[in-house]
Amino acid sequence: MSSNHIKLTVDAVVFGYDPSDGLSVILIKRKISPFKGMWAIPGGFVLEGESLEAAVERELHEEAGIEVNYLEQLYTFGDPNRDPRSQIVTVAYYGLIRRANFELYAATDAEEAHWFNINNLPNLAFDHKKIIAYAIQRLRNKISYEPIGFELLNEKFSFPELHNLYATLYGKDIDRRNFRKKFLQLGILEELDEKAEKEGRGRPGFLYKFLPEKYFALKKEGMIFEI
Amino acid sequence: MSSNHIKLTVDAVVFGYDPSDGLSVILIKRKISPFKGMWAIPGGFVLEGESLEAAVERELHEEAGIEVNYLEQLYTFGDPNRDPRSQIVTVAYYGLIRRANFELYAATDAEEAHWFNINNLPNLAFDHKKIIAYAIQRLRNKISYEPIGFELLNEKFSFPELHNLYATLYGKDIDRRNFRKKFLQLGILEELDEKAEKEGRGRPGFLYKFLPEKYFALKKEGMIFEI
DNA sequence: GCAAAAGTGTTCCTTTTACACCCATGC
DNA sequence: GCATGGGTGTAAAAGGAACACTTTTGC
Repeated sequence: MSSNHIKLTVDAVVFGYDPSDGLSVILIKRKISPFKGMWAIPGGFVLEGESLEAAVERELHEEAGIEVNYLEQLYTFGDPNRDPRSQIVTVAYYGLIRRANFELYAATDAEEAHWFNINNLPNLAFDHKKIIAYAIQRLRNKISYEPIGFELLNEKFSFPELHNLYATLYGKDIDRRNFRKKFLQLGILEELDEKAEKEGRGRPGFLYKFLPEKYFALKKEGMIFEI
Repeated sequence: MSSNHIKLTVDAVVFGYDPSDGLSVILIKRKISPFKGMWAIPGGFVLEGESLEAAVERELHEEAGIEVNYLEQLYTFGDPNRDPRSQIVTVAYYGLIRRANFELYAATDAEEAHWFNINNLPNLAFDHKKIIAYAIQRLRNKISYEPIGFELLNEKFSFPELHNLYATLYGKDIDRRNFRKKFLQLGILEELDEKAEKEGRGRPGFLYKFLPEKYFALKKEGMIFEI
C-alpha cells in the first residue's frame, strides 16, 4: 500500500479561435496502439522530476509544435477503466492559443496535428470526448469572470471580434451596444489609433488592446470582471 | 517513457460547520515519517483498480471514521518537491459533512483526528496549508452559485443559521432581511411547522428544509442560483 | 445613393441595497 | 416592561435590457 503501479499522464485541450471558423481544438492522430489511427488530444506520460505543467508544455511542443499562452488545470480523470492497457490517471489541462501565431506541424515523424471545430469532432480515443466537453464548459464559465478571452484573439482586436467570440462561446446573441458599453466601462482596454482592415462592406472598427496591468490593479481595488 | 515511478495519492479537506465555532476542517496527527507528529489532512495512496473518489472515501473512513455527504475534486498538486520521499502527485478533494452526525474516532490504533477552526490551524505537513487555502477559496465561490451550504447544516435549519453560514464564509455582513427574501424567492426551501429551540433570548425562528428535487427541476428550467 | 456594419445615447424595467417597523420570546 | 433577535414591507439607487439614431465604408 505504500506503493502502487498506477501511471500518470497529462493531456491538454488546446483551444483556438477564428472569427470565420469559430472555436476549435487541436487533435493528434494516434500512430500507436491503443486506439491507433484515431484522433486524440495531445498528451503523454509525466517524466520523473517534471512538474505537471512542464509535462503538458513539453508534450504540446513535441506533438504539435506549439506554445500556449494560457494554461490551466482542468480536472483529473481517474476511472480505473479509462485506459484499456492498465490504470492510467490523467491530469487534464486546457490551454488557449492565438491560432495565427502557429502553424501546426508534426514534430515526431509519425504524427499529424489538426484543428477541429468543436461542433464537428471526429471519434476520439479514450475518454477524450468527455474531457473536451468538460473543457468547453469550463472555458465558457471562465471567460465570464476572468479576462482570458484575449488569449484567443490577436493582440490587436476590434470590438466586433471580441463580441463575436463571446457570442460564440455563450451560444447566444448579445446586444452589440450593451456589450461594448459594459466592456469599455471596465477600463481595461486601450483604444488604438488604427482601424481594422476592412473585410467586405461596412464601417471598419477601431482596434483595441487588453491592458493586463490595468486589470490587475483594478482587481486589487475590488473591481469585478463580469461579462 | 512508457512507464514512470511517480506515485499517486488522494487527500481530502473535510469541512464542518458549527454556528458557535464557525468553519472547521478535520486534521489527522501523523504517526509515521515524514512529518511524524505533525498535523495533516486525511489521505493516502490510491489502490489498484480503485477510483479516485473511492480512495478518498476509504481513507476518510479509515482515518477519521466519517462519511462525507458532498465530495468534489479540488485540484491536483504535482510539484516534484512537495514530498521529501519521492515524487508523489496528489489529487485533492474537498468534502462537506454535518458535524453533529459524526463523532471523530481513531480507526487505526495510532491515529488521532480532530476538528480545527480554519482561523486557527496548526503547522501542517507537506503542502497541506496550501491545499486547505485552495479548498476554502473554492468553497466560498461554490456556495455562491450551487446550493451546497445545506450539506454543512442539519437537515432542519433556521434562517439565522443559514444566514450565519454565508456571512461566515463570505467574511462579511449580509443584510439579514435581504438575504431571507432572496433565498425564499428561489423557491427551494420548505418552511416547516416547527420552530428552532430557543437558545438565549429573542424570538425563535422557523425551521426550513432544502428541497433538492425542486432545485433540480427549477435549474432545468433555467433558474439561476446565486446568493 | 444605398446597403452594411460600427459607434453613441436614451429610456424603461428589474434587481439590489438600505432601512423603518412589527412580532415573539426570556427575564 | 425591556432587551434581544426574528419576520414583513417599502422606497431609493444602481444596473441591465431594449432600441432609435448617427457615422463610415464599399459598390
